[in-house]
This record gives sequence, structure tokens and C-alpha cells, in this order.
Amino acid sequence: MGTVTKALTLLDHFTLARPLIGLSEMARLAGVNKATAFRLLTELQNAGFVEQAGSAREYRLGPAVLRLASLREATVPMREAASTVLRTLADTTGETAHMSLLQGGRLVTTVHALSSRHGTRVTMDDASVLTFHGTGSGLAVLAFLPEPEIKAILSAPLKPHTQETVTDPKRIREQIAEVRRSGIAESVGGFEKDVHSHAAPIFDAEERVMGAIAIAAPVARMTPELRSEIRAALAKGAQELINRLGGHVPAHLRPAA
Amino acid sequence: MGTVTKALTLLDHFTLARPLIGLSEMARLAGVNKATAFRLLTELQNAGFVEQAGSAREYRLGPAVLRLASLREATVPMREAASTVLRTLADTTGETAHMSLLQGGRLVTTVHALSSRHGTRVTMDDASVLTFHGTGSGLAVLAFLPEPEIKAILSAPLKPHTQETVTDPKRIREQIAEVRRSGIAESVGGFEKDVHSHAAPIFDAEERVMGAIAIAAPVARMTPELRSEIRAALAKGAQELINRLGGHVPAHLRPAA
DNA sequence: AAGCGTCGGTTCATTATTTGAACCATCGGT
DNA sequence: ACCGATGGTTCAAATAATGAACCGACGCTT
Repeated sequence: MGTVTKALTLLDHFTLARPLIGLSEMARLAGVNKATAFRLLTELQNAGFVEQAGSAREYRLGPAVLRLASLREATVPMREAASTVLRTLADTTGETAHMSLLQGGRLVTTVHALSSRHGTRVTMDDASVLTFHGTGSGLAVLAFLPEPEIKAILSAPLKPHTQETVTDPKRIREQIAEVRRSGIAESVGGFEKDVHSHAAPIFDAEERVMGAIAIAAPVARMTPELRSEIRAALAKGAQELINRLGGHVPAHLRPAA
Repeated sequence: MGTVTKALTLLDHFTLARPLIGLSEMARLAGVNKATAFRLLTELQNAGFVEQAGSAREYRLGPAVLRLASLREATVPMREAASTVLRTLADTTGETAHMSLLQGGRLVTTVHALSSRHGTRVTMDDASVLTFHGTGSGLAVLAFLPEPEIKAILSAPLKPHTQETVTDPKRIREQIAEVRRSGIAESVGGFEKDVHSHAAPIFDAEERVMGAIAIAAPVARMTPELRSEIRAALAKGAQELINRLGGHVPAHLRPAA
């Protein structure tokens, strides 16, 4: 692994749950020598990607990422496009909508929109990492990944998040076959208990899957009517978002739509 | 220079004016061998920091920066805090307000707020880089930087942006002395012609200057009344923002306020 | 269509950087 | 006073980065 990759990997260990990381802890998390971690963090710090916070000298993400994100958004206005689509989805279905994107082999939630129709709703955070096997979004993406990548993902150990998480590769294969037929993925309680999520894949200009949009509702509220409403809204929303982002649905999928 | 720093330096060459950069061009801009640029870009690409766009295979910033920015904002909600303060400033003064932050030795505009009171107004972009000598924000920050850094900045060649840009180190020294006295920096037409900008420094928890907030108005609209209104609003806004961000004004400055 | 310049990408021997075990000094808890 | 942890530093050994030259492809001009 190159040094640069290693340095950037360090940044992946910052999460919402762990926004501050000390030197030794970082070395442990990333599996590198403490001296190496120190040198890499120092370089990241000089570039403004991390900074040292407060008393314990722990590291956290720095302001440089804001500049880059601002530029990215100016170049590819994805957040903006997605958030209007998600807003519509959340409003029409009354449930929580979110978009996740494929980033370096992982699926990361990037934008979300909550509905205020119900007192209870599924809450979402941006920047959280989803699994391929346990979430609707994950299945939606997995179904349209190139076969070698599917194989790699399914042959690695699949951690169950809840008692209902499907971890048997064979059953997941069946699930993604169904996703390919219908264009919509579904997962009940696979990531968080009592959450029923539907998702539709998003494709880029080269017809590769780049992420998914999803709607997550409490299991208790799911009815056949809501289910078909959600699936219809998702299909429409996904198509619109793909258009806005300049993407294309693969040819072999279009007839079904 | 470390390899990581070199890789991150590549990212600095993406700007609003140049969001797409080809391999050879990047090598030229960054002053590295084409093979090196290729390897670094490939590593950045695998981490999602850049991606290859469209037909000419040019590179642009990737989606990974969005995740990091989202996390940074969750950890240090600076944009949010700043944008409410800037909103108030823009509303009370009727002019454009913006915040710039020190990042790796450069001053980068991070958030801005426009006023709708007048038909003409100064327009701003996020993520643009300001010079220390030609802008109000630059002078506000420069005045409170450690002496060695001031020296380094003033001994490098200072490019004039307009005919009115002050580039004589001696005169700049005088300007920042005045900034230290009053706490407010001022620059007329130094960056863009016909723009009169006022700025106040922002300090972090260790009393180091971390950036500035500024108000930019058309020269034609500047009157003694507006000027004192702006200076008062800026002083108040800066103090509030410093509080919200958990910073402290250096002890030797406080008596003056 | 031949020539030219540029592009993105690749190769490989040389070189310079990264690496990691061991080492400090410091801090908080027992 | 000790223990175990922390952030940070050192230096010889190992490894990864480097850059000149090269490739095929593309778009011009002649």
C-alpha cells in the first residue's frame, strides 16, 4: 500500500461516534506504527486535513476539507440535486429519505431529508457507513456492482447487525436477483431493528452504479399501500436524480422500467 | 517534502476557475514528474478524493471530501455558527459579509452571506483564496500572526491585484499597526476595484488568529455613517462568533474593546 | 496520409523516503 | 512512588518513491 493511501486511510477512522482520535489510538485503529501515524498525522495537519483539539492533543478533521467540499459541490452539485429530490420523497411518503454514495468500496450516507408528518420517524446521520448486506441501499448497489466485486464482498465475513440481518451469501444472491428484476431493493430490520427500508440504485454517466437513494420507515407503519407508494416514489425519484446528475440507467434495465 | 504532503498539494490546484485538471497539466502545475503525478492521483482516486470526469479523463475532486466535510461540520459546527452571524451582519449593514479561515498558510473564504437590500452588491465565492496584503480579511489576520510568519509573507513578492493594491511592505506594516490599535482592518480597492472591505480577526481557544470576518461594500456606497455602522457591527459580530466557536480574544487586545 | 505535438499511461534502475523497535518525558490513577 | 498509559523522537534497515524514456492514441496542420 502506498504511503498516500495509508495517510488517507487514517481519515476514515473519524466517524460521528469517534470524532476525536489520539495518536496511539489512531495507530492502533489503522494498524500502523505509532511513529508512522505521527508522521502521517503531522503531514495531514500541515495540509489542514486534521488539527489538534484542546487539552489532550487529540486529532480531529481540519478545515481544509470544507474548502474541498465546497469546490466539489461547485463542480458537481450533487448534494443540492439530491436534497431536492429527497425532500420531495420525504414529503410525498411521509418517511425519512436518504442518499448513499459508493466511496472507495464503501457505501456512505451523504444527504438525508426527514419528514415531519409523523411523530416517530427513522433518524439518519450523514457520513455514516452502510453495509451491503444489511441495508436496502446496500442491496440496491450490490445488485449492480461488477461480479468480481460482489464476490469479494460476499466472501468476506458478513456481520449481523440485528437478529434479522441476512448474512447467508446464498440468500443475499437471491435478494439481489430480485433487485435486478424489480429495480428496487428491500430490507426489513437488517441494519436497525424495526426499520423497513426500500432503495433504488443511482447510475453515473458510464452506467455504473454510484450509490442509492432509500426510504426508511418504521416497521410498524408499513402497509401494502405504503409499500407500493414508496416503491413508485422511489422509482420516479431515482430516475429524476439520475437525470439531474447526468447519469444513465444501463440499457438492459430500461425496458423493465 | 513528504509524499503525503505532495499528494495533498495536488488537491490545492483545483479551484473554482479550474475544476478539471488533466494528468500532464497537473504535473506541470504541481511541479512534479508526470509519472509521480499519475501515481499520486491514482492513490487519491482510490480513496475517492478525486475522480476522473467524462471524455478527456480529466481529474476532479471526488465525493470523499463530502463525507469528511460533513464529519468536520458535525464535530466543529463552524459553518453553521458563522452563517448565522454573517446573515445578521449582512442584514444589518445591507452589504455582503463573509468569513475566511487560515488553512495551511493561506486564507480561504469559507462562508458568505449576501444582502438583498441593494441592487448592486459585492459578490463572493466560497473556496477562493485571498491575499494577505490586498484584502481587509488578509490584513486583519496578518496583524495578529506571529512575527516570523508576517516577515515571511511580507518578504515574498506581493502581487498587485489592482492599481490601488498596496504592495510596499513598509506601508503594509503601518496598516497592520493600525489594525492592532483599532481591531478592524480596512482595504479599499486592493483586491477588486471598487470594493471597500472591512474585516475583524477571529481567534481560537489558544488566542491564535484563525481567520477573519469581513464586510465588502461598493466604494461608491461608502459614507462615514455606513463606515462606522460597519465597524461597530463587525466588532460585535466577531466577538459573538469567537464566543460561539469557543475562542478567546488575546488579553492585550481586550482592554481596547 | 504523413508528420508533428500532445495526451494518458507505463516501465525500471536509481535514489531517497518511509518504517518500526526502542527510547524519552509527562500525566493521571492507585 | 509506582504503574501504565499517553504524545513525541531517534536512527539503521527496508521499502517505496522517483524520473527519464517509452508507448499507443488522438487531433492538428501540411
